[in-house]
Amino acid sequence: MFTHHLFKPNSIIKNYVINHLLQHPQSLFTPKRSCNCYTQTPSQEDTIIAELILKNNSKTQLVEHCRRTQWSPDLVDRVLKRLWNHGPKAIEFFKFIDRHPSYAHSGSSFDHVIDICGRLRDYKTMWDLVKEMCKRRIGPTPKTFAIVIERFISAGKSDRAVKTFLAMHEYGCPQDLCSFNTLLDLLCKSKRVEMAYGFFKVFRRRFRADTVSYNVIANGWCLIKKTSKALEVLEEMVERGLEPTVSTYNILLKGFFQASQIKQAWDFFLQMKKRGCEIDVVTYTTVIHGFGVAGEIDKAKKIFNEMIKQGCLPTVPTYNALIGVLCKKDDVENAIVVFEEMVRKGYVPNTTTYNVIIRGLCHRGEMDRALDFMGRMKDDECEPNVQTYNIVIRYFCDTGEIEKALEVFENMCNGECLPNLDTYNVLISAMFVRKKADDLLVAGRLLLEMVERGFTPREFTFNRILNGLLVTGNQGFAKEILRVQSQYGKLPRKFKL
DNA sequence: GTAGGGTTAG
Repeated sequence: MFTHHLFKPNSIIKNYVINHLLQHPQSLFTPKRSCNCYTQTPSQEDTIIAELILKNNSKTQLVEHCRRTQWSPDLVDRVLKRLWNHGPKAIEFFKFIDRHPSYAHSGSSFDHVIDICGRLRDYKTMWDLVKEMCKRRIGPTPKTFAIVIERFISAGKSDRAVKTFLAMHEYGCPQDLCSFNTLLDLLCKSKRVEMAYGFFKVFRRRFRADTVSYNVIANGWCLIKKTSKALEVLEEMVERGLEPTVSTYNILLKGFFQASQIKQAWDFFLQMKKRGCEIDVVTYTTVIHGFGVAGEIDKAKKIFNEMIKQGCLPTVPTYNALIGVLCKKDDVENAIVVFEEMVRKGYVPNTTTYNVIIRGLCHRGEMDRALDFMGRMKDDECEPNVQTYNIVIRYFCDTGEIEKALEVFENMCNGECLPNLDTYNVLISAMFVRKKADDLLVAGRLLLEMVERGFTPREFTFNRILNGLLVTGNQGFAKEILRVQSQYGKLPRKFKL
């Protein structure tokens, strides 16, 4: 059956937690209204600057404004965040401020821009910035390397990621257990588990692999649904004298659910309880979500009630799990009941909570109510994010209400949220369904806009739009797109406007 | 940003 020595009753920890909860029920779990007073007060200077940067026509105004601005690392970081989905402009802004006579960039701003360069696959600029950090003696830090490595991995260049890790010390940043674990985690999260495990086996002695290292690898195997491999790794961990933690158990538990091994998941959960392992709010949330996804709503609800009875208060993610599965496998109306209940209890729904509800409503075709919830988000100081907009835009497109999708897109651009690659892909595809010449013009404009913002449209998208424009007699515009495409082909990652 | 629990369509 289950690996027996994985289960060592951890009664000391368990008793400590229970006692703590009984003595200070408020301290750990009482949801608090978030206080925005200190994050918001230094005016919305970042918004103003980001707007000036995005409006091409007011260059002199921008320069003038920047000269008068009292720059701080925090302000620069916030502006960079606002320009997240407008990579080229963000880099330009960073370089512009770098010439400021009395302001010097912080390591954190460097990290942001390095991340953006990595996303744009402009590796030359990325490494130049890393070297510049060396020169200025503000880095690079382990965090900088985590960023670089993650960008290589997500671009499918795992080998370069590993090489980067091995070269860290040449930049004055020695590898340690933390950075080792980070690399393993990044490889695992991108499903390169075999590679991570191979690397782990070679270096585990040198870096003195710890519980975290083993958990990371086990989680990797779970992500690709190989729970038996995960169990093997954990056996090995125990043999080496490392104690499993509550995270270890939670990783396996989630792994069983993800691999649709519902029976094993349930048995494992029972064993955890029986053997006195620590059961925390993450454990309960995992079980609620797991059963819900498997369509066992009643069981999910039962566990939710059980955790409360056990004195383990749900957190916002717990509610998100329950609300999410109610939307998907039960009824949005029931999900909304739970939503209202959580609000009544004083929890503050976060963006995910709203997105889950909004998706549920869209799925049922209740677009008006979905938009109501979006309005409610704003009232709740919980601004809709790209995903929120993408959900609504996608559903408007799917139901053929292209005008409304475009209207939402406009609102998004006028607000403080920039579209991402998904937004453009969804909208551009929608421009082909009505077979209208005007729609193709919009598609063309969207294409140019996304290129300008540093996103990479697929060859297919280019060709589709070109064909469309030629068929509808827009030779002129087609030529313009063709010009962009050819420049784009020659200068893949650094297309300049 | 050293591990585990909420959003991705069919």
